[in-house]
Amino acid sequence: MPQRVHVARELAELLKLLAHPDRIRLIEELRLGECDVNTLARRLNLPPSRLSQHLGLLRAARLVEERRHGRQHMYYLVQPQIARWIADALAFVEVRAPAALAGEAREVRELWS
Amino acid sequence: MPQRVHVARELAELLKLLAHPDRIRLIEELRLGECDVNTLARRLNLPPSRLSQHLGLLRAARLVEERRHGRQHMYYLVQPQIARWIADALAFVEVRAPAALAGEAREVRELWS
DNA sequence: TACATATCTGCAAGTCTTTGTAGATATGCA
DNA sequence: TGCATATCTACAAAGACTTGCAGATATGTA
Repeated sequence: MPQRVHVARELAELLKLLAHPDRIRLIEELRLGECDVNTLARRLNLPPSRLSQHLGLLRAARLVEERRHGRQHMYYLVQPQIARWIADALAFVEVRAPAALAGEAREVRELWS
Repeated sequence: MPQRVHVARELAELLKLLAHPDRIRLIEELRLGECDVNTLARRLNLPPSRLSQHLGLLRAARLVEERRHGRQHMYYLVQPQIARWIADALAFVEVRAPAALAGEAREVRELWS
């Protein structure tokens, strides 16, 4: 029972880290391989400093790691399967969502699979 | 691309809702079937009013539903598979965690599977 | 009806998160 | 070295989340 409390706390921390729209898109963007910060910022349409802050959080939690390539920092998922696991949650979103969103979710699920 | 933003927002909301240690234990407690608020409070060792607040959030998001039985409110998971999906995230916790926690995680994974 | 039990809601205080801005650091090249 | 590019960090304001507490509601029973 106490270990359930402890493990639930760890799980909650992981989920909290993932529970941000930018970070979800970021992880799905990295699902196919590494990418540098500026390119990510352009693709996700976010200011680079903001992206850097998100990356800092994910890095601190060891969800992503960094590799230097010249002056670029290439980021990649330590556990690429996490992208799939997140996309799997679309099943639960689709159920609750109005039909319009459910359609979008299906499209995105294909993009993210 | 815009639907990705929209869907990522929905996903983030779902994850945020799940990203609380009490709510995670609550959902895992419900994985085998319905239960009333007081019993849940006793099992999770939480004040009933706090549990009720958590249940209110999950109810608003339609993750749980309620059935009246006398003066008790029986709660159950609308999509019981979500409990399994959360437990699957233990794989990602185990990797990052020190060995001690990894052991706990494995035990809990058995309890929650 | 009056009471006890079971659960819910509203509110306020404390805490944590997000985000823009400004400036710091690090790298490669002229 | 000096400059441009790429990224990071610090900080403060705004906002969101958590939690205890007090009181509200609803149900069954005497």
